[in-house]
Amino acid sequence: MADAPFVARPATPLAHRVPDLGALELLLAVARLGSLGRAARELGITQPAASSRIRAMERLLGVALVDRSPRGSRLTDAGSLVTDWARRVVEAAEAFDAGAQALRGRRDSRLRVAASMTIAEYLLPGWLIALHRARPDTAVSLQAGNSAAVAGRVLAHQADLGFVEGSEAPEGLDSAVIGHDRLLVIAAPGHPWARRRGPLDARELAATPLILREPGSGTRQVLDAGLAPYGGVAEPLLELASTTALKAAAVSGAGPCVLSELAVGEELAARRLVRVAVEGVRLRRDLRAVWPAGTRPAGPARDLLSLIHGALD
Amino acid sequence: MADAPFVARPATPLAHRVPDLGALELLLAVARLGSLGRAARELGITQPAASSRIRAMERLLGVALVDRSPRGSRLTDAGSLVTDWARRVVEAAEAFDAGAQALRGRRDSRLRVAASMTIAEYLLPGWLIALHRARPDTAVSLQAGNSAAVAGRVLAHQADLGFVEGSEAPEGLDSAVIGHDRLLVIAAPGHPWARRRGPLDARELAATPLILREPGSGTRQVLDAGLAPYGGVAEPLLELASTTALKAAAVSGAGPCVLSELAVGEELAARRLVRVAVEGVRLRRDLRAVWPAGTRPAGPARDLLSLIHGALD
DNA sequence: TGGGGTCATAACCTGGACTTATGGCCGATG
DNA sequence: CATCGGCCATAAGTCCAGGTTATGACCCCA
Repeated sequence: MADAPFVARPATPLAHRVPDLGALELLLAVARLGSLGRAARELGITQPAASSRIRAMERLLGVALVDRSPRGSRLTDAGSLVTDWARRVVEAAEAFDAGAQALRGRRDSRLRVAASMTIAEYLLPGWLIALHRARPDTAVSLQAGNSAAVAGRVLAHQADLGFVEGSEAPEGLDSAVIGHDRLLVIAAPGHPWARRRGPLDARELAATPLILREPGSGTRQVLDAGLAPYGGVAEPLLELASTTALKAAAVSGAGPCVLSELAVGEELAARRLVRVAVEGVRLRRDLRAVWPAGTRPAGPARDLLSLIHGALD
Repeated sequence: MADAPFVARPATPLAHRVPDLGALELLLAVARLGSLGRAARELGITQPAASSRIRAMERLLGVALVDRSPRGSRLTDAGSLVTDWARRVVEAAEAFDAGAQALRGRRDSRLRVAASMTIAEYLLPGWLIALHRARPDTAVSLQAGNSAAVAGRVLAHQADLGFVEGSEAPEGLDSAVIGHDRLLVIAAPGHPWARRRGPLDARELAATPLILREPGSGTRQVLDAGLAPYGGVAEPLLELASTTALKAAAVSGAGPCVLSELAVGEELAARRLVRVAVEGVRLRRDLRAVWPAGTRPAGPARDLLSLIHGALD
């Protein structure tokens, strides 16, 4: 007890308590197809392999997942709950895969994309999954960097399409707004601001010490600009280097923070963090697709844009 | 080509293209601790094992992830992008684990929870992760069912705490509102409703064929009640059995649908689906914690409630 | 010039996941 | 009613990924 670690960590790592991706994928296939054998065939393995894998998963979880019968297998109640959780893991893995595939950056890729970190991190994987479904043979490569780097790559024709955050298109590039990124004021559910009736006043926000990214970061710049009329942001409560650290600090109740809605969608849905409404300040920037001025995205670039934008007018 | 499957599936399953959970966990540990050896120690493996695993992952992804130096390892640019994607996979796996642990339902569990399907599926895993961090030795068991089943279990003292959706507490139970579940009108980004300027009128919503759950489902009941003043819901465009099927149909552009905000948080954040504002109709139900009337949650039940509610007044 | 930290390489071991081959069960069909 | 064709389970054998120990190279610092 004297030398217990500061944060208690489970003795066995996560990987030993959670079935591997193959097993989860198999479970989803069984749920969808209603038979171990068909699921096995879809994944390119044999029926006994599938049977044994599902059985191993049931042993690991200590719960029966599927009801076997001589004419197929259906999920048990517990099984369908587990399957829904499994689906979220698999979807995250698909996003990982889509991003990683692009990151591999083979020279012969037919579509080279350059994107800002935030877009590359949160948005691009989903787009690439959709693109892959629509055009399975389109290979994409990805280069991530700040806005200037993205603009440079597109101008130098090292990328066919770029994605940046910003209110205006960089010099020499045409652009289309494909969405918006709002900065949200975020607090832990226990924080007084989480219980407010009305929206927060911009003046009050400016006067309150917040948990923020370091100066020079994109979100910090937008916040500084937005609050300039009210005297600028107060001395920060904490300055942290990563979005993740920011969220962790906010969840643990260190104080309110400000960050992109893209980064906290999940936490808001799970109610680990709550949004605080603010009025009188504009904390919004456009998300833009950019390409060399005078040209018009064609081929795979156009495919990707139309997927993102619904239809590019 | 003649016998190509209807939907093109990748030749190799996802599990062969994505590192397994152990490797992702290891990568996160390296990112956090700044050294392969320390990360290895934290996961209870040896340093050569960690070295080889990271190397294998780099080979698989075709990208250098960490910069090795004689005094530690830092992530490369690509590495930090990959790490962020990995973090989302690991978080989904943690939620899976939290849910699965509870589902195992050991008899000696100190806290027995009964929850509606929607809450069990989307909210409970996150709560259990938080509870586990705060009280590592609290064992939880979970039983999922509809509102009546949950109420029955709590009344019969087969569960210490229940969670249901509904505007009022079931007979014989005391309750606290712990949140709200809005039904959202959802459309694919390409749908005309996604481009509307103003909010949709309730009359218009009632008159439009939608993709819906089958009659009798919780969300369907709320929708029926909300739209009753406007003549009730129109004949559905499609009736599907699962939330997942609903989302898939909406994403593929079959039409607008209505479902719980809990179920579409991720799709909204990724902009695969967009929310359509509606006015003049109340599509909101309370999320309630329930316990036997006259008693007061104590011990682990109280811990869980205060985590959820910030503080239980 | 050791001593502590880093990481890499080599040789070996083991368990889990795959394979093929087989058998039992059920329902539909002639 | 017999048979066929789907389903699943079991058994025996192969193979490799990931683990181990042992060792060496590198760098920094006292």
